[in-house]
Amino acid sequence: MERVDHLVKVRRRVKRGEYLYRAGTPLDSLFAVRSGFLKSCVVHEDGREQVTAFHMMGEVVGLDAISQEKHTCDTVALEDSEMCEIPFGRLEELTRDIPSLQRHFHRMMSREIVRDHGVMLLLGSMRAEERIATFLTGLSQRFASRGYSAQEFHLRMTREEIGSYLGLTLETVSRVFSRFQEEGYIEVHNRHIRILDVARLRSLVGQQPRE
Amino acid sequence: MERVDHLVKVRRRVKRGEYLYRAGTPLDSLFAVRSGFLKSCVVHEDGREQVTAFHMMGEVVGLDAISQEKHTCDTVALEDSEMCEIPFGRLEELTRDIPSLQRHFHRMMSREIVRDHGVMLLLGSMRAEERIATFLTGLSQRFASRGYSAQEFHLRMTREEIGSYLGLTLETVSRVFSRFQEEGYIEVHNRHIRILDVARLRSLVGQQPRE
DNA sequence: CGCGATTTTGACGGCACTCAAGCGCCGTGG
DNA sequence: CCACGGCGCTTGAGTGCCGTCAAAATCGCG
Repeated sequence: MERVDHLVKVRRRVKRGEYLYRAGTPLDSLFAVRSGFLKSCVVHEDGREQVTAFHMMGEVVGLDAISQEKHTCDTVALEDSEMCEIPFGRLEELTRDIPSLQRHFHRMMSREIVRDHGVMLLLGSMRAEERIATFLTGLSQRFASRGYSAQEFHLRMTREEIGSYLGLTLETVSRVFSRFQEEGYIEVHNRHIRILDVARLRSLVGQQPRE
Repeated sequence: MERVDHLVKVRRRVKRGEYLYRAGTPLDSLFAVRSGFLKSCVVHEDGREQVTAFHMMGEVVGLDAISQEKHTCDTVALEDSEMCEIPFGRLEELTRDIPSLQRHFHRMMSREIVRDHGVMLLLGSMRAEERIATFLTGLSQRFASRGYSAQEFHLRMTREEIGSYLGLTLETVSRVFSRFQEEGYIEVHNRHIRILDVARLRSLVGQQPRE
């Protein structure tokens, strides 16, 4: 454990709007989010961007870079954030000596795959309202499991970034937010969200399958 | 290497239509495709299915199961297939002793993540024609890199399965195939595909961004 | 306080979904 | 060998969800 502590002792601060790393740069380290909020997005050659994930405290970013030893997406801070740098070479060595760390690392990569499959399901088969209901309840849970309120939170990302993540336009995101508010599911004040009726929000998911 | 050979010596045959494993069953082994063709799909609680991947020779399936030590998707043979069974516990042990194997294993998981991000980009930002052009050129490359023809191949999956993978209905898949045929990009006879103009097929991707 | 960025809202249109009918291929059994 | 049935595929007509374009409103930052 002492060795693990030593491994992650280097901190790195990233201000809002700054890149933690860019696609194409070589992989030196993974990063664990210590505080703050970030997004990752893949960029297609024609310039299209797709947000693949939002990251918060406790999550590790950069796993996609292992395959080619270079990053395949941009990761940007959406608010001032603090990261633990984890030199990847050293991590691989350590996992050889510490089976529990190895386990943990493998599970982390696998969890990322499972998460991505969930997003694929969302993008491939849900309507706009379902996507957004899923997004909001998911965020709510993630905040809750970190000790923050599940009912009330602040969105760190723009409507456009939400739209990109969910495969929708920013206008559609905005409209669905308004509709949810009219229905009394949530209260929206700019980026401040209050969830009034989680149960009905959850029940939206799976209501109107698209195919 | 001898120990690795020993690790994967058990073979398992799966006939067309049979499950290699089902979501919820405990993870015992990963499987490498030795021959044949399979699909994996996640199932939402409301019954919706989403094909997350098609697998062919040389690819390893089951990586999603590591996170919870149980499978999170169904994997089904689309034609009679032969698998190498890789007991996961033994694999983890071996990777501790053989750094090159460890490397290889980590890259494999990471590659899966990168692949999934590509699918998310496809599902989140491409129109139907682009998705299908991407799908066809991707399949073509995968066949080519295995020594088969890049121009001519047999689809092992139904239009519905293609549609599920691409977030489209089977009718849309069928219509786009017909349109591509009219345009002279491809020739379609049921599941037999011949690619006539890869260049123009590729150039379709990125033409009409959706957002 | 003023400007740009972000968000909301409206009007409109099109792409892809839905529903439906018909066809073709293939395996099965007489 | 052929008739039959079922599944998969194609094609058409119509519709609706969501994208596009546009403008106004609001926020937040300097």
